Amino acid sequence: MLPTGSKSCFASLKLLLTGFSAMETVYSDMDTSSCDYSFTHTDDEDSRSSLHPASPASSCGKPPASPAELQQKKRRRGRARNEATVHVVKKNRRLKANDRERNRMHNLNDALDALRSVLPAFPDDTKLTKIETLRFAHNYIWALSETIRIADQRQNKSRDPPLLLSGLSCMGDAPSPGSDSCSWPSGASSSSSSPSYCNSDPGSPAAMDDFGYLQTDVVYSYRNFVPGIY
DNA sequence: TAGGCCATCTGGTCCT
DNA sequence: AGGACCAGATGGCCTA
Repeated sequence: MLPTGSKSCFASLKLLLTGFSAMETVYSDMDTSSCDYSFTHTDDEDSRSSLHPASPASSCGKPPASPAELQQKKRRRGRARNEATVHVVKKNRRLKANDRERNRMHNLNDALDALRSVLPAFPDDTKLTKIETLRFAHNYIWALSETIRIADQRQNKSRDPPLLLSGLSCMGDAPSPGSDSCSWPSGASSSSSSPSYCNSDPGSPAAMDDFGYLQTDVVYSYRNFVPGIY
């Protein structure tokens, strides 16, 4: 008995986990085609100087420079031009990298939005922050898998025990905002794994008998999957 | 006004 | 060499 949308939730996660590379490829292709690198640097000064060299012969009646001096001046001009070119190339690379980084973060945000869209929406339309979205998704998936596990257990038993969702034990004692760890039942006896972002692994969540949450709570109490909210 | 969240830039590191 | 990824820095915006 899976809440509707779980399929798309998995799909979204798959997108989150695997879709990046494909998307990035597309975006990176777009990058290079849409980038506006407005570098206006030309070697004007250099070319000007080469067009109008301060020819000693034409000025002030100074003695004409020796070939060695001319060679040295030429080398100096070449070095300056080289440094300018290197600077421009570096700046160009940096801007391209910035653009890629921006796109990368946009892709990440798009994926987070996609993830938000398949998570149960909050009645008050509060947009989850990034960290909340990830934690919510993590707990939500974990609770859904618990639901499946419990449903399987239930099928295996001849008698129908009350349908419980042990995973929702996180509901009552959600950590405070900013807390990196979630409170999980200790001394639990089930075999499922807990959300891995929890710093302290709670071991396994409690068996369904230990907690009194109905399975429908998975659907209707989803807000409690977000540690730190409410 | 302080604190949280976010976008962006940036330099470093790793990988292909 | 170039791209992806990452983490730190910075500044803007919003809210209690």
